[in-house]
Amino acid sequence: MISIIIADDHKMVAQALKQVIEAKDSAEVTGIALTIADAAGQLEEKKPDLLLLDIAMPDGDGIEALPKLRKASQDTKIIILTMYSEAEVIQRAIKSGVDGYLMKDSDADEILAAIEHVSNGEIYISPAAESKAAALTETIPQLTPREREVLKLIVEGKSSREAAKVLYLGFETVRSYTKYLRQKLGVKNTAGMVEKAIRLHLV
Amino acid sequence: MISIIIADDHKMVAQALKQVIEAKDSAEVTGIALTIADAAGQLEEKKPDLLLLDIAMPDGDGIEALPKLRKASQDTKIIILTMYSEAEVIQRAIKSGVDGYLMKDSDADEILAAIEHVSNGEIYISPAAESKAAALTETIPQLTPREREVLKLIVEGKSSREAAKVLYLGFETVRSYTKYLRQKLGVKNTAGMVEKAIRLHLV
DNA sequence: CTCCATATCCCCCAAATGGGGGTATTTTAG
DNA sequence: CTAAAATACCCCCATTTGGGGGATATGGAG
Repeated sequence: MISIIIADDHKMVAQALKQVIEAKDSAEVTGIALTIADAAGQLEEKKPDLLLLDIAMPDGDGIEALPKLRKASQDTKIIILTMYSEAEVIQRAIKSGVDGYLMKDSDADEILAAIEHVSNGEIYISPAAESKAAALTETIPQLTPREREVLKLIVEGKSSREAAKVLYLGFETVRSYTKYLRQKLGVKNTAGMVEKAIRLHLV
Repeated sequence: MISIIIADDHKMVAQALKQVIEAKDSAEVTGIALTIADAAGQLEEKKPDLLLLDIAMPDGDGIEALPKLRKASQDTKIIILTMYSEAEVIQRAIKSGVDGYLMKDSDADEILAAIEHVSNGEIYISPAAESKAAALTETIPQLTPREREVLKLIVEGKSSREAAKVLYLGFETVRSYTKYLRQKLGVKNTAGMVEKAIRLHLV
């Protein structure tokens, strides 16, 4: 019997998923976590075989939280279960070393297959996700930490001058970063930058 | 027996939902539609008692498609089932005259309750959704069609001049619209405008 | 040790944006 | 019918952004 924790802030989805999984009697859902923090806590306590993790959680990004979750329970396999189909997001997940990647628009049976595979120590990437990630190899805008900080403030509607103040940087410095950001993201103005940043979940 | 069609592009969610609904034996899911167009077709063909509709669909916005869906099957009750909790989105749905509004982060039992209520001709708005919509009454940025068109192009990274060309408008005219947009959205620059537009799904 | 990425700052100048005023039609709603 | 929206356009001027150059220092990889 495989023990599973589901981390998804959409209670309805999580509960429905639980039914789907338990319908097949080979696995049991021992907990539903609505936040990253909650998931980490439950991992530590229950040490399940598997964690089904959504990326968009109210208290942060699922992929970024991976190291923390790994530490909470070393032997728990982690499958990302999300609706994001952007190649960049998928690549980020795979690079972070998840054991599986599923999309919510794939078939329900696939989750059962993925659970099987991953439990056996294999990596299971949804075929749909895999093709997308392979198609756009090397197209991930690699941002430095500083660039990400600047980007975040710009997305929040700050001007270069305001962002500089917040980060204790020179005005011209911030302008340098936004310049690089535009180049890396392949856009020509702030609007495109904000749009892309949000769409690729870089912030 | 209540017949239901589920329109949700996340197959996994739709199938899981089906199990949840059919577990209680008082309703049956007669179809799953992955697109708006598909949903319209199935409505016309099957004339179900109820439609569970997600807002974000690959071929368009669920709320905007409401008139079309209504026409496809007059007597079918429509419940919006989505993850959006922004007051603006909820108000838009309620104003468009849906029979119910549920959020995916509400409890799975709620869907069964909502189905009951709506089948009896009542309107069912998720308590969580209702409080949000009530709290921010009159805070819905009411945009004109033209403003929405301009906003869309700006979000796509177009400059005022480019947007003007696309819409066959004068440069200064577009600038007027962006000016009004900033005021209506309560932001001071393009970045904030894009962020808010995306977050509130105004585009 | 040298190269390279990162981080920090600077200048110039053209283009775009932001905020404040306007005016004139046309369409819509009371 | 009339008032209010919506549409479309204009001017001015300050600020910001965008694109092109730099410079310097640091810290790690080869």
